[in-house]
Amino acid sequence: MTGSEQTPTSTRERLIEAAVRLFGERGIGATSLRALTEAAGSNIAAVNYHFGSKEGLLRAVIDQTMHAVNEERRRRLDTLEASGQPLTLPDLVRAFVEPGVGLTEGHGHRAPEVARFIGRVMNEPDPRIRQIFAEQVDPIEGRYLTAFGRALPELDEDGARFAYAGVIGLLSSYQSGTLTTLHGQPPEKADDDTNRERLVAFITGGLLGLQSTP
Amino acid sequence: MTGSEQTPTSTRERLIEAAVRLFGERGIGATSLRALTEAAGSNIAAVNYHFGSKEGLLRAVIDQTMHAVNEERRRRLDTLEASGQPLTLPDLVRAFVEPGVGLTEGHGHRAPEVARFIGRVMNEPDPRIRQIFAEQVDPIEGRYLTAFGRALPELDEDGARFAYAGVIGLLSSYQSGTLTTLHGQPPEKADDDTNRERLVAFITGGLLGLQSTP
DNA sequence: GCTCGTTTCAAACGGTCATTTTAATCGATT
DNA sequence: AATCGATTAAAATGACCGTTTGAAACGAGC
Repeated sequence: MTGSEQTPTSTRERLIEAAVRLFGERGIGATSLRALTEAAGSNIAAVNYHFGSKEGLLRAVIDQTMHAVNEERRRRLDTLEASGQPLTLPDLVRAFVEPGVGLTEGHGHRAPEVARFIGRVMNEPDPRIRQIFAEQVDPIEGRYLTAFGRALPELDEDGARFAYAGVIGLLSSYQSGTLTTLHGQPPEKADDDTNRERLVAFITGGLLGLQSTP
Repeated sequence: MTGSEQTPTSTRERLIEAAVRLFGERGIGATSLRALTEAAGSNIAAVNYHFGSKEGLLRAVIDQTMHAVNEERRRRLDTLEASGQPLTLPDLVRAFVEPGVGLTEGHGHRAPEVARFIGRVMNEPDPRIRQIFAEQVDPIEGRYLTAFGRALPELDEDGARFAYAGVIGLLSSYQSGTLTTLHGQPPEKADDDTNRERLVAFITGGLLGLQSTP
């Protein structure tokens, strides 16, 4: 309905954009609404007007960013399962990892910011934030958990959970930039494609290694 | 000099103990000095008196906890290199991972708390905290980075950095409890030994996978 | 031109933060 | 017993937090 205007960007949109960027850069707790609304060229009260609270804003941002990822993950898993062939591990890893890393849908040049934001949310300590994230991801997560368990038949249920958590931990480290910017400067070298292949290779290898010595 | 008294615990020690526990539980930024000093049965001003500031306290806690880890990592790497035999990947992974996970030195029954604290610090967003941690870890980190590079000869320098960062990311996720408490309740099953073996297997497999498809 | 719902804004509120100040307490030394 | 440095404690300071308030600005419909 809203039409595809040329970056007129309503206040609401600008708030979400700024939240993605600043939450990803500084962390959620360390980003004040004052800094956020100033970056959005808006007023503090706008957050409460449009989202009710800081948590409401965070929820909206997570909803908006994770929706595309969830949809793409669901689509890919559907495709893999519909093919009839037995699920290969690299394909499954790609189906889960690439939507998070790429985020080709929706966000264009801001895709790296969005990826970093999600990475930050994924390994957030605060249990309330973890809860919000979990609610958004829950349904598709269950499907992948069982898919990983099926692709790694030698693992018991607990092992499969460990495997899945390992995938998430590695993915979140990668997306939050910790992996590619070892605590000095940024890496400069290695383009995104190379790093994505490295990530997939690392995760796939890890899962295989986990299965062979349970 | 201070002798080995029976848990009389000076204020300074109690502050550090409480910091390890609360920083690990809630995250550093989310832990107020008021809550911390109350948990330590002390006064807010004691932090400033003994450590100068909250950052001074954090620095002292990181120093104290990481010192044993660094020493153990250095010792293990020395032993491996002195053996003359070519460095095997699982041994190298164990030499790096187990001191962080186990923390057998010094801290007794509080070892899990310390491990979680370190895990939290390792994937902390705040660049200032990352800097403090980096200073403490830098020297031994360099040795392991080159050791990993040597144990994975097919990787170029950039690939080795990615590998090392992957090890750190996975280890930090594991130690902070994210890996073993998938966002529902704690896992209940699987004792620590099992999980440690899983972690080593996952990391080793990931490194091998990374090497075979660079 | 006026009204009315929507949206923005400046200002203020109550609360908590880290830090500082000032005074009290303790323990050893003389 | 008095003294003095080391330590603890209570209270104040100034800054910043998320949230709320009440009024101004805006735009569409009559």
